[in-house]
Amino acid sequence: MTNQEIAKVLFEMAALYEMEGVLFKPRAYEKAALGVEALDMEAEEIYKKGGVKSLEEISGVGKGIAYHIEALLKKGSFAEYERLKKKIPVNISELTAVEGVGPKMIKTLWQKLRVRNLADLEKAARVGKVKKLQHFGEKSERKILRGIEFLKKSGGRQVLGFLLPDVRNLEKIIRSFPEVEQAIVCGSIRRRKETIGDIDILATSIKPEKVMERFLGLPFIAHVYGRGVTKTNVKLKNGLDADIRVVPKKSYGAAVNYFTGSKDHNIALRELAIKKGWKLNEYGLFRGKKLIAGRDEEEIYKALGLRYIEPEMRENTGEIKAARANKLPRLIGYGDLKGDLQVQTDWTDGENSIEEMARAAENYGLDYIVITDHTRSLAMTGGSDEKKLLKQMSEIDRLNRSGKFKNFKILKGAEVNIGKDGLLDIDDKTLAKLDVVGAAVHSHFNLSRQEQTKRIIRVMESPHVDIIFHLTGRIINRREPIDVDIGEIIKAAKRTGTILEIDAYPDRLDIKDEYIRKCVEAGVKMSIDSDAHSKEHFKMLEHGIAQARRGWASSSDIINTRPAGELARLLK
DNA sequence: GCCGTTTTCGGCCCGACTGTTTTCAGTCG
Repeated sequence: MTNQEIAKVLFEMAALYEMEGVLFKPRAYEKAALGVEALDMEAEEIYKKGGVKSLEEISGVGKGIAYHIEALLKKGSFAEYERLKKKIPVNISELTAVEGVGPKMIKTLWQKLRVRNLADLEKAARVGKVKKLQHFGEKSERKILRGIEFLKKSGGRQVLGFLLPDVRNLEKIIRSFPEVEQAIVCGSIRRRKETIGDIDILATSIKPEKVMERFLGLPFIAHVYGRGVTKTNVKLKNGLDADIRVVPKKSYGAAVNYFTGSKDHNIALRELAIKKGWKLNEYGLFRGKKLIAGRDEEEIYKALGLRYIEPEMRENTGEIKAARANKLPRLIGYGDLKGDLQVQTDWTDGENSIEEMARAAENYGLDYIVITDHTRSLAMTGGSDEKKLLKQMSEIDRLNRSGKFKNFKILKGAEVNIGKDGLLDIDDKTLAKLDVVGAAVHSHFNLSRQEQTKRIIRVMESPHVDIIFHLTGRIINRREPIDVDIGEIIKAAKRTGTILEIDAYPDRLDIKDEYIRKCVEAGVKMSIDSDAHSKEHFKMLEHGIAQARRGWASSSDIINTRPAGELARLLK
């Protein structure tokens, strides 16, 4: 059982206890689920090495849940889970995915209408059964239908950042097959799209049938759609489809190129080949029957008269023209960040102390972080008021002076909440004392475009606000972005010298690639921040860098590629 | 069910918002 699967059961337990009206356990299970999700290592591995005791080291996991995880690993279930599941046998994760639908609603829907899954819910809402239930009404029913519509639009695609550890593991396993020479995951995963619909795996081997045999023998395959000597198509137990394709070594580059896509990019490349009287397919670039290029991608691009194009840019949105004119940007590299400008701690809704976060960031390879806990109007997080912020500032001073950090600096900041009208909930005098002020929207998501734009521009005009954090507030597959006039926002950012953040958390990735490209063109600077709420989260920065690369950003566009000492010059 | 430089027992963030309600439950963060 993978960490994802364990976390899913624990989340379900939380919901089931919530339905039962049990106090406190729901939070405990949720915390444990988050702890498992954030692990660097598979829980199975931890258990194999150190037994139940070692599972208790996982954040949020104590004796009780450790034993449940053991049972999950050994038998795939545990008694209490079975007992609760029997009472309310519904697809919880599917139903809670609908915005506005929670455990209590699910229970009522099951008891009164026998709703088991999304399809049942949609049917009941469509025929007006939901609005007749007590405590439900016209508006709730419409909201449910809207939520379902939105879910469908996301098309069952899953957030890449959350799946990447599993995908890399699969890639590693295939590389370890003795008959496999090279193996790589291509498709939208290699292009680092926000969400993915399937996994495309490419391998080279002189014994493709042996590779297929081993692949089909893997334990996480749920269903085989079709199998052949060089191509096999399966459904994995995590719900994703996976394709594996085996080609000879001399075609590796061409095949990688073909399977990486995007489709539009490939078509444009093939058209270039045709113009030269050649042919491009997954086996290579051909003049007549003669293979001109194919072993690696670089030689194919070169033969076509192009500079090498990074996978993140292959969407046929101008990259081929730029490659021909030698005008491709030099993209920010995956190791280019020196700092992280949005980090939460246990002063509000983070899991770890300032010192723990700093140490984790240092170990990750950063030179500095900015502590940006929430402010008071986000009461649910225990948001800071002026007094608490001042106290936190002196704690940061103390840590910096303590000698515990040699070449690492902790900076003072806040994630200040933006009110409905664009006012902030911390006074200017206090904001002026912070090194970095970020501001973010956490409420009033449904204002008109005009109101939202005005509200945010007002914030950018503050001489204290350096960065707008996760501008649109969207959560992939769960919440729509707020409606803003991005052109106006970028103009205002340029005029006021405000930084726009690229939030790296996998289901935020906010702002999106399209906006990043507009910022690059307008000369508006950005930052890439983890939005870390635990010391495990700095690794999420990778996803923000991928996002920036898809937006054609260079190191010079991203302020936290600069050392801490230069920040002051780049901020207001 | 977890956790502990205020506790090994007794706490366990809490406010805004929405939609249903005549005073509140559910959801979200």
